[in-house]
Amino acid sequence: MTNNTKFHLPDCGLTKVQQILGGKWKLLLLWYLSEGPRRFGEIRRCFPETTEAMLTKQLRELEQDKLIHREVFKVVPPRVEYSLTDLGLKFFPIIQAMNNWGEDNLKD
Amino acid sequence: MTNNTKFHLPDCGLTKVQQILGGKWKLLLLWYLSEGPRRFGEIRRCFPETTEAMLTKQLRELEQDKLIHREVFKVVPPRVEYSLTDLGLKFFPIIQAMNNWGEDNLKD
DNA sequence: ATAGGTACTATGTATTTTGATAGTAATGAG
DNA sequence: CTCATTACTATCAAAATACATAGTACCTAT
Repeated sequence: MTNNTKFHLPDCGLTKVQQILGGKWKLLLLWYLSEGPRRFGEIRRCFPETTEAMLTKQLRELEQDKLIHREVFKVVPPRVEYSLTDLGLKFFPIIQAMNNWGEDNLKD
Repeated sequence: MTNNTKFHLPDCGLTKVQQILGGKWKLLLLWYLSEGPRRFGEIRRCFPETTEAMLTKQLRELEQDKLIHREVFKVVPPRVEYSLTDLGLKFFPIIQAMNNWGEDNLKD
């Protein structure tokens, strides 16, 4: 039997990915932002199924984890833009692959 | 602006993938089973951080979603083997990619 | 007759995650 | 002075998820 302990270790890559991207809206947000920078209001209008509070929370967590960048323009009314970082961009192919797998195989 | 409504649709591939693989142990279980068929007891011993009840639940859900196969041998004491289906195998590269991305980029 | 191994199953509880609702700050327009 | 706009922030309730614990069924070996 091969060494199985490498699986399920609490600090393995897969577990970390789950922790960072586990939120209900995070993959969707990353996917959306892959189209380019977006203002908070645009994001909100694109995700009417959830609340501002939830979006703010998830966006801030993604920012903390360095997957997205948050830029504040000092104007009134305020303007805040979110965009993918290089790290976020690197994850994008995986999101695409997940979506494709889902589209191809979960028709029911 | 491009058409954004394709994102976040409740039946898009990405959302379905999240629903099916969202459980805390599912990705880890799939990854573990990619090494080959495993008996319930082996799985349990490999995941001591959680309970039998939780593992049973997640394995059954994966079975329902056709990602794994459950084979019961009519012997005493009972022997039940779990293994990846073709569909599960097709998802495996994505799991690998996630783990690699995590290992490479989440060193902290 | 009893104990042991394997794979569950049932039930209640705790924890985490998400949602609903209302309120804040800054400033310029009228 | 009041209103509108934008991007939050705070609080509490609801729902989903996970955990702890105990019990079951089956046959076999002693």
